[in-house]
Amino acid sequence: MYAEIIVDIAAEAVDRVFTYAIPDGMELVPGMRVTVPFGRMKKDGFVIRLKKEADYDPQKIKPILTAPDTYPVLLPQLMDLANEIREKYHCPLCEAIRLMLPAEMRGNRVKVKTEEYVRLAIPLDQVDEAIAKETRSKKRKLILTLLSDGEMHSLEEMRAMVKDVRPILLQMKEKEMVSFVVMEKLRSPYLGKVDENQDRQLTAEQEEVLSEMIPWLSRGHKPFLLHGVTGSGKTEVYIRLVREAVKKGKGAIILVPEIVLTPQMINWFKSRFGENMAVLHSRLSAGERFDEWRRIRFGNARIVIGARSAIFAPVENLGVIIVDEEHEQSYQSQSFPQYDARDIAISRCHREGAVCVLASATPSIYSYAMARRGDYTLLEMPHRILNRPLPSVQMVDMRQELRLGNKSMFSKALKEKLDTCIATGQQAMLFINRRGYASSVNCRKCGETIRCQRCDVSMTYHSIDKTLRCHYCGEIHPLPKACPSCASPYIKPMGTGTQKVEEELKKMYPGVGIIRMDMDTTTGKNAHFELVNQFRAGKAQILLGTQMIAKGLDFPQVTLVGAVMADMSLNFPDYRAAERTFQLLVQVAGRAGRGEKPGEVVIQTYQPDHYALEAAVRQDYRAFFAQEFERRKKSLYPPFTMMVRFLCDARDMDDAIETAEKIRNEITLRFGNTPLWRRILYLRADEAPISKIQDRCRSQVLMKLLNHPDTDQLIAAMQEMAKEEYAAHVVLEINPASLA
DNA sequence: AGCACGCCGACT
DNA sequence: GTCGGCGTGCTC
Repeated sequence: MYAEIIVDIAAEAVDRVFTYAIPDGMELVPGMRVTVPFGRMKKDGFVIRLKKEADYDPQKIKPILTAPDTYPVLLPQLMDLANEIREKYHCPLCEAIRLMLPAEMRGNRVKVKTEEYVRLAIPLDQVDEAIAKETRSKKRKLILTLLSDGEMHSLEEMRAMVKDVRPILLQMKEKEMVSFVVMEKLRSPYLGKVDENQDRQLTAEQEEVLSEMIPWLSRGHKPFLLHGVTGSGKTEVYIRLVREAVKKGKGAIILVPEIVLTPQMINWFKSRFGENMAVLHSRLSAGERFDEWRRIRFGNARIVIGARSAIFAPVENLGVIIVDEEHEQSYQSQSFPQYDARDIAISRCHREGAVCVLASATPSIYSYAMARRGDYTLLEMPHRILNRPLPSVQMVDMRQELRLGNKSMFSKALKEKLDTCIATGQQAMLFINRRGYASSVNCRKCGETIRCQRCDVSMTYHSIDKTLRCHYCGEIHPLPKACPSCASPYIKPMGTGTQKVEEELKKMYPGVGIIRMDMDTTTGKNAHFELVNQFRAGKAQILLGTQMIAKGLDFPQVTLVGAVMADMSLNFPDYRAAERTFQLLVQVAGRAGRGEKPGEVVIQTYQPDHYALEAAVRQDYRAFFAQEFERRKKSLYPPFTMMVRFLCDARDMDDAIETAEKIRNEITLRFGNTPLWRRILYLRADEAPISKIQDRCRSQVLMKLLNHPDTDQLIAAMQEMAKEEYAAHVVLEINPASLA
């Protein structure tokens, strides 16, 4: 017998199966891991197929060395999915397979923790007799009594009851009274206590969307897009849907953006599904992740909640995949292969006959467009639970404030509402989408902005230690006394960041508890959770922070939310700037009024007429979608086209530019006279918007490609081009998350 | 990925 | 005349 093996080397040259002989007595099935001799190396590989005849010179065929596991690590469905990923993202198959296995599983570094168990070796009906006969040793008597239930007991457990139990047990083993069993011990995170969570009474809307989805759990359906406003009770819908799946003997995957994967969220699910649930996210230790993976693989946990890569969890007989906050950027992988977990979710559900639910209060333009076109089924929950109103939102024109002589960062309206909120003992959240103290430091004489030496960005002032920091390369140096270009002493921090707002608040409300949450205050492993818990426990009245406070958090005591600089993300050089701003503001506003008291929101802006802000104030998703959709159509942006770019970086800008131009010329040359040329709607080589990061000069070839079946040929050809040797380092990005 | 084979410049 | 540069190609 022979086996076709994919060798675990991520290179195109070996991205095909190799035939190996299966040694006598080795039991193999497709999906199993093996070690094989490869050249003069010893490598891991994966069994793709078994076959009777070899189509390769039998003289040269080598035998498989070992099969380290007793089970296939890859489910057949996931092997198919890996093949699809290889095609779609043009990566070697083993690279796709790697996505599906915990890192610990590769390179034989599998460190399985074991635990010893003991059980009776004598027949159960003779145990009473044996206990009665055991008069010489109290300890032996106790041990027999403990084991008389016929179950296995861990040595750990025995040790707690009987001192120095191990030697005694060894004696008993000699006499064949007990036997030892060594079992894998699974390290499980979050074994601490879980709060009791009661099921809530469902609203009519929740009942309605559930009744649309539940019938399809055992046969699959096109994807559902669940558009539910903030506070409409999406989480409760997830829980009920998953429970229905479990009732039908099915498994479930719930994808959540990393930042939302708080203990609170895990608690909600753990308290409903207990040991049947596994959690996968980046903060787990290697061992924990491996153990969670195995609990899933062996069917001990049929429900998985996790971040992006949990989409590859080895859940068998899948009933449903839920993608929470589906508009989040974090579902797109930034490393190769650059897969999108939403696409994988849809494909996996289609393949395995499961229901796919994409859910958000602010769906991505892409998904909503798909739903309108009928490719997804749109389900809506336009009201909050318990008939709670959406928060009332007020927009403040900060230009007007300035005209009225208010130079502070807080408008009169926001200040007054904050005063009331503090005075009445309630909680407020303030959102500023920039960390640090000031976004730049400018010279008032020559007008220069202090820039990072290694990056093409202005440096941010941090008041904590009076330093200038570059948020791209991490460079830190002290605030200079004079302007570096004209030596004038009149340099001034400009713009507003979280630290400045914090300072201002401390002056305004001395003695009031304020928590600042941004990248600088959440460096420790649990800092994020601790700050959240402190605020929930009422240890502070104001929580201020960057986007990380905008999402998924549920603080019933918050009645006021302020967006201090709502248009900050609006002027980014990215076609999604409006979409991101709208999403962020609606999500932030949604943090208000989640408890019994209604919420108020103040949005401060210098661009009150912008459609993204107008729609955010009304929390009118459809109005925003309609305008944004038209704009994208007119300007040929996704979802009407694909944005594709070669990103080139080199020490010298000349090399970077030369490379970009060479690539652009090559594209013109190769496709100029072919039918594919019509798929390229825009083609331009120039400097990247951020022309230097960490001393690497950046250029780009930016393209808009028409969505068309044969565009894939273009992309495949470009993938090849990106692998060529150039004066600069080159990567090809398809619809990149950032166009910086 | 690793490693051998192979064809052209400066040295014992 | 040999030693060694790393370009090309193979690994079941």
